[in-house]
Amino acid sequence: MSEVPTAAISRLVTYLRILEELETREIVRTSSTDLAERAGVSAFQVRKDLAYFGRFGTRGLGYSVAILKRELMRVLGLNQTWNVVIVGVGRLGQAIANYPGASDYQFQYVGLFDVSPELVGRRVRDLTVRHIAELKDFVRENKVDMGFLAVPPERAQDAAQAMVTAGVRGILNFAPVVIGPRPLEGRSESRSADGNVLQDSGDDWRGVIVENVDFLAGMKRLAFYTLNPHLKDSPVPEDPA
Amino acid sequence: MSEVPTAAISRLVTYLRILEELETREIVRTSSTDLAERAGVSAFQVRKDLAYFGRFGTRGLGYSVAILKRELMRVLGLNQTWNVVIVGVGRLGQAIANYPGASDYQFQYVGLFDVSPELVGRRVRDLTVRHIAELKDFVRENKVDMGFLAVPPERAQDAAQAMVTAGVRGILNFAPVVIGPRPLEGRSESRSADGNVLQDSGDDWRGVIVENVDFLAGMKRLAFYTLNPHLKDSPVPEDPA
DNA sequence: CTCTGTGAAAACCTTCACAGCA
DNA sequence: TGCTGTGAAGGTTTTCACAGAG
Repeated sequence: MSEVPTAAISRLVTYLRILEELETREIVRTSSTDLAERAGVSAFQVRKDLAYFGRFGTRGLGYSVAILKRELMRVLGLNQTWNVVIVGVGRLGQAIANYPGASDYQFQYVGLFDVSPELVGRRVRDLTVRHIAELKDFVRENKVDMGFLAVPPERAQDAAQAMVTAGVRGILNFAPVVIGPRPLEGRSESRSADGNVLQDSGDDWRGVIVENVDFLAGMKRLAFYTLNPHLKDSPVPEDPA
Repeated sequence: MSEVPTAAISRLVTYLRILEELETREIVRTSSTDLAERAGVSAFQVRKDLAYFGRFGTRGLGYSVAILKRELMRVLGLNQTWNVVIVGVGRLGQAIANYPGASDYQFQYVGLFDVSPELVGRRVRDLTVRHIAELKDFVRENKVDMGFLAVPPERAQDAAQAMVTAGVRGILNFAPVVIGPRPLEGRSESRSADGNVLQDSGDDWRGVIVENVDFLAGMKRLAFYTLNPHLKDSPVPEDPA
């Protein structure tokens, strides 16, 4: 199903970050070998990853840092504005809201939501925290594109469902649980006989993208690989001559 | 090189989380189909993932929640104590230190480190923040196994190098940069101006495991897939009859 | 001669079908 | 019969070797 490997997208993000660093250092040209070394992958991989999206280099010369950066930003959708809400404004949500770097790419935090009476009404990073009940109207009125989910795990599924119902198209899930269509409790035997009624709310999820950022899972993977280092593919593969 | 797919380890972590939830609900048996549904993968995948590590079920019956949970904890190295330091105690580092769930698995935060005079000496979560200069002695004296890296990106490589030199065996890297052996410099300008030969410390990195938890990268991947939903492999694959 | 772009081969991971045991 | 465990098939990703542009 996937024409472009998922892992390739992660690598593109890394390449872009490297290009930005090169640009701040006023380095104007680079090569697949140079990018590969800095990204910790092979030069083959760099060229293949770029080839999925176009031809950005010059044979014999390499890549223009400015051009490749611009093209990767375009490919990744980072040359447009994204309106973001954060749902869950506890310690983690606040750390996310205040973490520098998001606004570099036109990610704009337009709303913060929580259920806690202690938080609703407070100001965090020049925004007033609203109650989650206001989410639906807010998303529509403010053309919200994506939501960052930073609530405790036991509330994650409901909060995610609220986001989806409100019309959010992408969710960055920080909660250590799998979120998805319907409560995952008992399967729904709903089959539309002919008409298309019984639109189980799960259908709202079609087309919604979920990306997970799970620190507890990362911690556990780290434990495993620390005990079994030979099972980890070496981080810096060999380069060709 | 990897006998066990990397993705399988991530899934084991998910299965374990599901088993814990089943246990709190006093459900004592499960099946590959049930786990698969809750984890958002296929039942084949569940059985294959488990088969990499042993035979934990009973044919015709399924899996005992308690036994499978115990076995997965053992496989993942979560039935032993891990001594952890956090390097970087800004907003993100503090959110990590205070995030619930780490101690459930015998991950013990034994030390917090920073360079900021405003932070060093302060108490965070019953620990006093120390200066990074003390890291090396501390790691040796306290048998530190892993370090969580939550410093700003421009300091990440140096801080990571300090951890490795100190003898940490695993790094959970929250900074949005690639960390690894030596400064990854050496191309554009061979400027290691400040003299000393620094006899490439890169070798210290052998056997050190790095896991990345990169929220900015997740955000960018989300942007990409929101624009290109057809390139995302569907989150809940079909189940067999 | 250099370094990119790419078809083909190899490696890897997932899916499948069914053997095997309760 | 029911569901696990697994060799083999199928599909995807990575690696490779080299054609081709500058």
